[in-house]
Amino acid sequence: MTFQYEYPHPAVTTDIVIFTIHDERLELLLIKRKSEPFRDQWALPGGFVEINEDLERCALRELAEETGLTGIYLEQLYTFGEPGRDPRERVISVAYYALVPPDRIGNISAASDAREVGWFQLDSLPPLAFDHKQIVGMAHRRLSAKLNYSTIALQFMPEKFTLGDLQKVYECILGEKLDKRNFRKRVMTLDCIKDTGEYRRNGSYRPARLYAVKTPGHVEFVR
Amino acid sequence: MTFQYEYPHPAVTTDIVIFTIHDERLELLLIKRKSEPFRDQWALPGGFVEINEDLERCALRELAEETGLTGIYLEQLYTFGEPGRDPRERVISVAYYALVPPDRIGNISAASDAREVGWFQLDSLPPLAFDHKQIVGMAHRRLSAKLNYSTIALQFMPEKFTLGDLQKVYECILGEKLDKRNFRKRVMTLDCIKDTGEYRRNGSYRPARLYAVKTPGHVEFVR
DNA sequence: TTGCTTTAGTGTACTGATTACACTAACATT
DNA sequence: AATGTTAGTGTAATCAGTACACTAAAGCAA
Repeated sequence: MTFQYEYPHPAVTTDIVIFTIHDERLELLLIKRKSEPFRDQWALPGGFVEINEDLERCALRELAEETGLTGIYLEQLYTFGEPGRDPRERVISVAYYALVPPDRIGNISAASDAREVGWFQLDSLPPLAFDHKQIVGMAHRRLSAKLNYSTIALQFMPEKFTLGDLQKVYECILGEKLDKRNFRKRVMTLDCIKDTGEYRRNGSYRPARLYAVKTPGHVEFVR
Repeated sequence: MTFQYEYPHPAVTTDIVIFTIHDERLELLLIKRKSEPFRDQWALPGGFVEINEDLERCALRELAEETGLTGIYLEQLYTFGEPGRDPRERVISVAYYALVPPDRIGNISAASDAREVGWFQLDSLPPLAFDHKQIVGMAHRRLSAKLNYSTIALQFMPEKFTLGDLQKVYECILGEKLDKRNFRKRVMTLDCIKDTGEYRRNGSYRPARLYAVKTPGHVEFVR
């Protein structure tokens, strides 16, 4: 079966940049491509938009199919459409990004279009297919910028976490150490996490209070 | 001649939201559609992406063809792709926006695809074709947000302008009065406009210094 | 049981930025 | 010369952000 048009039509795909934090490093979810072009190379999860499928729904479907991740809150990043960015045909890609807490990264598994799935430290990525390096770069800049005027970092947090955990998340995205007292003061005035009353014992030292996000999945703007 | 594909392909368009300031009001450039669907309704300028044409180039071309505006610095806004947003076929639209100084709004003229071109006050728009009302809403929110952390408002300014002019631009986008002294202090510390040494006489009152943008077309981020 | 180690948790003084606020200057017109 | 209108200027008060150092709590070892 073929589909005919009076004028040439580009193909449209979505690509998804999934960040997480692991071992105090910012990491990225990649898949190894099963088919040409760029067969056996690492790439962002993503794929072709179906003809009656919403863009974000497409991104969620591809993410689930290729990596097993579901129920992620995606944000649109940018649309990449330079002719020639895909050697097959004209492909316009709507890129999305999301942050997932580290307690969800165990669930991933290669499926369908992907030969393999893996997390990579952002500062030591393998060569990427298509213009995906550029997409990742833009996603990282957007993420860093958003840290300063939103509560986006809370999306990285598991159900319960300590203030120390949260501070490390900020530090490894921004790439610099923060002052503990100032950090805590600022977080508390945002009023978006709550004390669970529980503590976490880590080895043989003073236990830390456990906090939880007040409205999970919600990005709020500050200032 | 027809074009065949193994899978159905959506059509891709660009839509362009052009803002200007006129009579201390934020205005928007619209065209009256010459053809179906939404024939004779007002809509954003825009049109189909050619198969070997970059997205931004497409937006610039459509803008020039439909309104005569050229040499505008566009910024990508968002990509709208909900199935059903165009009654003809699946159409995904990459929206751009830009700000033009009021001394350029005389140059516009209906052409090719457009029956008529006009500027409309943002708070009294006619009914718009497609989902263009939604696109305009997002563009306005983006513009307001950017005022606070960039020098984007300078793009509205003509070659020479007074500090009073600039303040009125801020006031009509933000929808509130600003303190004159604080406004001037802040603008001057941004160091992005220069004194031309000239003055503008307006009627019979004290003449105002004329300033010019230091690096026209450049959006800088502040803070 | 005491002391050691390590992480958790807390307050204050200083600095810079933002806000509120009112008068004088310059010009044209009468 | 007086009037009307817009242009242009400074300071004090408040708020936000930064720098900075000690005490608390737990497990473990002696």
